[in-house]
Amino acid sequence: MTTVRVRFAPSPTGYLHVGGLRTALYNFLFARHHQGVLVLRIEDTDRSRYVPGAVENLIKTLKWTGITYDEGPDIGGPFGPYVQSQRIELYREHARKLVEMGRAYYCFCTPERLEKMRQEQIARKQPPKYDGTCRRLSPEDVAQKLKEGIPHVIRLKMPLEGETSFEDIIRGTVTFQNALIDDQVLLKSDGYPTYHLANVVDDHYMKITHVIRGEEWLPSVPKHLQIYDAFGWEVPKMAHLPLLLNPDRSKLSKRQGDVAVEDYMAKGYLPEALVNFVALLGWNPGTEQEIFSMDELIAQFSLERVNKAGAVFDIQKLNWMNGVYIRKLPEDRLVEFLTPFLERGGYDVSDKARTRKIILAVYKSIDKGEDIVEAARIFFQETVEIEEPEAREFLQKETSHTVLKVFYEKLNQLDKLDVDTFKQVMKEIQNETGIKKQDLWMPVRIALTGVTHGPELPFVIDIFGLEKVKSFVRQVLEKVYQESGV
RNA sequence: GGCGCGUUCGUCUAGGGGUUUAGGACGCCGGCCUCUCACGCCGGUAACACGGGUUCGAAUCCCGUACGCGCUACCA
Repeated sequence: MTTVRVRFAPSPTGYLHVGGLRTALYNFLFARHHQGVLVLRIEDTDRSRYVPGAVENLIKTLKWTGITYDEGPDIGGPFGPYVQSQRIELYREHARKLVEMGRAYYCFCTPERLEKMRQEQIARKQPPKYDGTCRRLSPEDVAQKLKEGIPHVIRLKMPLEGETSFEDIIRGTVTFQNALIDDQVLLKSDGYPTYHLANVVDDHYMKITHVIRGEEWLPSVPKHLQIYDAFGWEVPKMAHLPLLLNPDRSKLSKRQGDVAVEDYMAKGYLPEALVNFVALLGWNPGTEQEIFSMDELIAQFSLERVNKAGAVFDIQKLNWMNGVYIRKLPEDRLVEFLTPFLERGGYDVSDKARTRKIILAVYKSIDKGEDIVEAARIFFQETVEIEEPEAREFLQKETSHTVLKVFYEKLNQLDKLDVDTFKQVMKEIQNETGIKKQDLWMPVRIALTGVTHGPELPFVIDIFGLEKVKSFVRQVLEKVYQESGV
């Protein structure tokens, strides 16, 4: 049995699209599942789209996701180079061979003429398609024009009749009428190949056994098949993945949310969670398991279980899943992961022990890293502003005033305030005043945080420390109850 | 417009002729836990696009319609 060889072949647009992430992931899972090889190939044949640093960024992002490859531009391999712009001569040579074999032809039509032709066809409600002018050129004419140095491209000579069928692993038999397929440009006038030529040539020389890519490529397969046939190359198995969709079911795009993996990284999604979530967009093992490690995905993945229909990228489920992963993090990694978000939120994190306590106090309430800025806000306030209506209302209760008054008196008799002491104090207040439960605890919570919700009070007390607690309670007594000199 | 692909709860999906009162997850709603929120736990809500066939029987097979998406570039 031959080794499975698959490839992830993105064009370097500057960032990794989540749809690309899923394509990369499925290729990766398939390769690892079969002890095969994953190749990273950069498809940069469109010079007008060149983005500096895009490849480096792509590699960095891929690394972050945990998707590793065996051959690629940065690590080399036996079938390199792995950047298409470095393989130009190979494509030119093959384009010329196709012409010699009569499977392709030179075309001297100008972009202007083609555009005009297309507009007219659309106006006449005809399918836009190259009209074959240059296909009918005599060899003498071609030789003449070539000699004159007229700019030209090389076009694929599609059969005018018959049909092309192929087996897609995910969709079964797919059939196209040859006559409806355009004479695709294979080699552009700048000498660079189009995707259709480059991908076939590279897949062949890189010994790719399975082409796993997005559904948008399905209609161009017959063109590729022509090239394989012309050279007598073995055709790899094909699997066309369903698209990732916006909530309105259009193709996933910017404008309706984040599409770059880097965006999710920046917002504090964990790579394990993003990978887990994306893996389930279009695939599932048929069990009721939802949380998968990469190893579990590798063990269970199969192309046969990939769905045919597009999947909406549901940020709510991603949020939930990311929260699950955050809550599973070991303490040290949790602190390591969340501290930068606190820092970015403008908080002082220089006291490591305190930062750790804050993180442990709030981590259960967040879904993603950036959420901690809001969740931890109460720990970085210098004064209490009680703006929440429920909180103001609660402080109006007679019992609230009593609790805070007694609490403050007791605080003044202490020289330290730890969790146990705090609990002891609360117990005493309950015994002395008969106030308990919410009426007992909530005034303290509001006095310290300004709101009616938040982490467990003992955590808050411990992180604040005696002086801050005293100060905040005094502020409330003064401001809310107009007590002076308390 | 043409071609292709698709269509099970709002979303991700299980199911592939009788096992289904169509299962799970997210979300939402309710309850428990609890000083509160969150976590956790328990429960509830909610779907086979439509119309014809085939069959004793169809969410499952076939055909049609509708709708959605993709492609229709010297972009990938």
